[in-house]
Amino acid sequence: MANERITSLQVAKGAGVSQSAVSRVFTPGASASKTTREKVLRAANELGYRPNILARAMITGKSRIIGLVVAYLENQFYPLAVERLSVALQAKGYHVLVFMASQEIEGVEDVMKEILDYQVDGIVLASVSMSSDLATRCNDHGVPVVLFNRDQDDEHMCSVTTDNYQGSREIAAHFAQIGHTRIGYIAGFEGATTQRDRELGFRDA
DNA sequence: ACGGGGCTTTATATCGTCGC
DNA sequence: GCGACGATATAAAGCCCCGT
Repeated sequence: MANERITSLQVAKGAGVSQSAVSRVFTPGASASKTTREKVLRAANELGYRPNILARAMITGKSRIIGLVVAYLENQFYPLAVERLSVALQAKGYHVLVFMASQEIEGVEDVMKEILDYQVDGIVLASVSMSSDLATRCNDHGVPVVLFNRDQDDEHMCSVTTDNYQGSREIAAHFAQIGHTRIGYIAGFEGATTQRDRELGFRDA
């Protein structure tokens, strides 16, 4: 069969060692002699074997996957932010799985339930909100949630956002203070509360 | 049709054994 | 004593089989 999956057991048979020896060779820091290591790597290479991440996650309880939830990608800074996030996480052995969600809370709830099914190790929410009930559930599952470009007061969350209203208010106030009278404001997605807060802060100032 | 028990998948953790 | 190794238990969830 062309698409037959190669398992550690087949590699073990090919290398003439036990299946646990194969596991040790692919586990950094585990004990395996030079000759065993060479035999296993040769057999693995010939058979085209790679360790099954999903099976590993089943045992360790760690998927090494971070779920990234975004509502839109029109924001010109997002591609860069996603790239930086992915590179930084990959350097630590994690990978990013992107989920699209609508701006509505219900849409986010559905996506979040799907994400938890994937046994992710953490969740990053970009420009979307979640209910405190769902935040509590994530917390109970031991899944940390980071909010990006979003305000949230919930005690279970770790937020890296700034106050949209106050931030835009300070910028507008600064322009006014230095003598500008015709100030342009480039708005984001109209339905987003982030956008509403920013515009309100700008107009108030 | 339905429920329950057992099997299957696959990599890893743990423990016991062996040889130097 | 210690490194290297093998055997076994384990995890979640779908599937199959059997009995009711």
